[in-house]
Amino acid sequence: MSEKGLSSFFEGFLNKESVFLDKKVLQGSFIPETVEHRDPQIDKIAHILAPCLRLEKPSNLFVYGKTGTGKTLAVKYTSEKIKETAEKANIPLKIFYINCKLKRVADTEYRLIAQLTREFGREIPSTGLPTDDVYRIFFSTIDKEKQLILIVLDEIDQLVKKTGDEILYNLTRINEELKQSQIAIIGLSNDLMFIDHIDPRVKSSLSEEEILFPPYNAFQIQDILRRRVPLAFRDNVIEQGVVEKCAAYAARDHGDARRALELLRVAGELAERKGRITVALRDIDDAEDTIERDRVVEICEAQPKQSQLILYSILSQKEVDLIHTGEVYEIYRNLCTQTGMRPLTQRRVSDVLAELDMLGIITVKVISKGRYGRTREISLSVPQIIIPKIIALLEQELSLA
DNA sequence: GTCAATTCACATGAAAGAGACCACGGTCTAGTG
DNA sequence: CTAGACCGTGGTCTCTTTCATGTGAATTGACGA
Repeated sequence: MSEKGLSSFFEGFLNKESVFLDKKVLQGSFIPETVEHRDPQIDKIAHILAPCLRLEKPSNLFVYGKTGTGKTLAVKYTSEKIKETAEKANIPLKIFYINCKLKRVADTEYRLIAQLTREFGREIPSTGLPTDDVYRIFFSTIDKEKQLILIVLDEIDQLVKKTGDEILYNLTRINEELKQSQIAIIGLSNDLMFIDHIDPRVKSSLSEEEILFPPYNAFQIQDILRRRVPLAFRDNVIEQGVVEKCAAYAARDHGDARRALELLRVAGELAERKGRITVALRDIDDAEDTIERDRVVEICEAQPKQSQLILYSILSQKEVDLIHTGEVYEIYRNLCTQTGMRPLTQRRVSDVLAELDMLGIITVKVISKGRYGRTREISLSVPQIIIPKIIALLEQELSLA
């Protein structure tokens, strides 16, 4: 595009009416005025948290439900309201929301406590201090004045999976060390089985109260979308049936409202990019492809070189759709000698394969072939159409021929 | 034919090392009065 | 005398290796019918 062409493109872009009114409404972090179809849960959360307002420690709360079932939203919504009330009445109530999955922020015990302490305005170095010291600083910081602290730990299952459940034990016992302040914990988990796998002592104190968020059904998702469409899009932008289709797609896999909103947003972006002023049914299908492709590409790019090479080893065997650990390792070793990389041990490759499975790039099944041993049966779990793209990407990243 | 033992090819767990990053406290050094 | 440079020690964290143990069904081989 020539310089003139480019500037006229930008001008055209500026003058063209966007299909969006406010894209933020469709993003996960948006907290709407009202929360749909979650009244019983919000009610229960409110009842459990209400003692905060009298500076009494509320019960610890454990909230679980699949992704996109509104856990985070409901907890944030309720805690916002309670915070407003507390501020009006001048009650020293502090609420912190921490996502334990965030890499390099709160995914270890040290970082979690450090992050909490930072929320109170004390700078904590990202490394270098013993964990005990960080705890000590944390205690002295919060125990300076009388206050009630509510800590919301989102994706707490990820944290425990990574670092073990000691941290929860420590957290639930914090109150014994504190003289003035009190802490209550709200744990959110996507994993329904999570609570059954932790230490019983921790379990009893963490989940004094439990709330389950069931998946939304297609009609509920439709409602949620309809509520947000007028805020997010201009009038008459959304064609007939688009909302229904979005809802149906999202309900198909475990009623994920976040996914429905993302679909709608990406569909809007695609329509806009094609220069249309309405969002049509087929934009939803395109959006689904785009989201999946972007997700996979993003993950592949973010992988360390070794994982990329292992993934490439799997992809390069395109004629067979099932491949086993030993074969992958063979191919991988050969590729290593070709490229001059030092090969990882089979033990490590085994773990990398499990990680790639977790990321949803490949599907892995541990099977026993009787006399012929036990192995992982590996197949791809990304759509065929995007495989060439990934291969090209990996070849470029790894500078393979 | 039946049934327990064997065997394979890894899976899975635990521990520990390497290397990067960082804080802290003590010591040294150069500049200042 | 003091501020700043420098160094050693000890901490976290990620990625990885090493060593050890676990596992599930096809196969094998002994046994009895």
